Amino acid sequence: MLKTILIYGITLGLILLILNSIEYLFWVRFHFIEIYIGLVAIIFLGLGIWFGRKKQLKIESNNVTFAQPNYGQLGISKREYEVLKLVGKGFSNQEIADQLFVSNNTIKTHTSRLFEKLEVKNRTQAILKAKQIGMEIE
Amino acid sequence: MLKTILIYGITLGLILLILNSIEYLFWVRFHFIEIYIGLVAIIFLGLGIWFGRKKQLKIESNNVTFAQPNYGQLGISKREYEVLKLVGKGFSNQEIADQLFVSNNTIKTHTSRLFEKLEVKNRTQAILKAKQIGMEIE
DNA sequence: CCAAAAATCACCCGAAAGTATGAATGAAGT
DNA sequence: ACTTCATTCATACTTTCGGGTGATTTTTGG
Repeated sequence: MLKTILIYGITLGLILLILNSIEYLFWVRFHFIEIYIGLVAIIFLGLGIWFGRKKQLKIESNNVTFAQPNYGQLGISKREYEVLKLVGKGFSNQEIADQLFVSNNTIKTHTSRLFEKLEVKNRTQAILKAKQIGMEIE
Repeated sequence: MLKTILIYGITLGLILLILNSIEYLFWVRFHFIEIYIGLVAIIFLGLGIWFGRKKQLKIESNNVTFAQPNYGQLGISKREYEVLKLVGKGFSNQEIADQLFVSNNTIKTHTSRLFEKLEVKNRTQAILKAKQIGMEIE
């Protein structure tokens, strides 16, 4: 980390050095301008790091919080509930299909409807949501 | 680190390019310093945000002491444990990659190693196994 | 400093998951 | 009889997941 900061500082110095030598600032008479620009760069760099970290923390603390719907009003059928319990045990769609003696496509239909009713996007979220709202899936 | 320096170099080139292209606008000469400082500020602010967010988790994970009982015995690293916790929250690989500021492929590598060490086949089983052995993944 | 471990990323490939749409069947209820 | 709904299945399609391999970079520990 220290090495990274050093490289950062060296890079900053190189920028000023190159700018100076290439004479993009040839008409700048006063030397304090460069120092001023360097300070601006450092300050905004620090601001960026601070801002980036703060934003990162927001993302981290943004846990998956589902709304609290009524378990009975979700309209999950018996068959869908069976499938959900097997999904919650870590079985694949094909394994569930074999256990329930139906086709793979049927299980996919059930899981799709489950995801709709549970308002989730995939099976892992479905498990979490089901447990969260108090369903006994295992 | 080499890539970081390269990015700095590219950024520097872009600065010069932009400055060069706008220098021929005569009106710029009167406010050149202000614009130049503004560009430096914006670019370094962006660099800081990018840098801060990328290094955020590394810094934290170096200071955090993990007290979980079973995760060390299985040879699960800190980063893998981080990924596991996010997997346990139902995030997809891409979502995890975005939050940890790494690529999708990196997350896939982590999850693959996790599945090996947990002796499971997929992410759903990984969550169940992790909870079963007493890991605090959420 | 050097070796080992950890972390990162890429590419390919096949399997699995998920979406969208449509449809046939049968049970249940009014 | 008619409607509704659950269950079943299909086809086609896109996305995601996971395995395998190899590589570089970074960190860590002696």
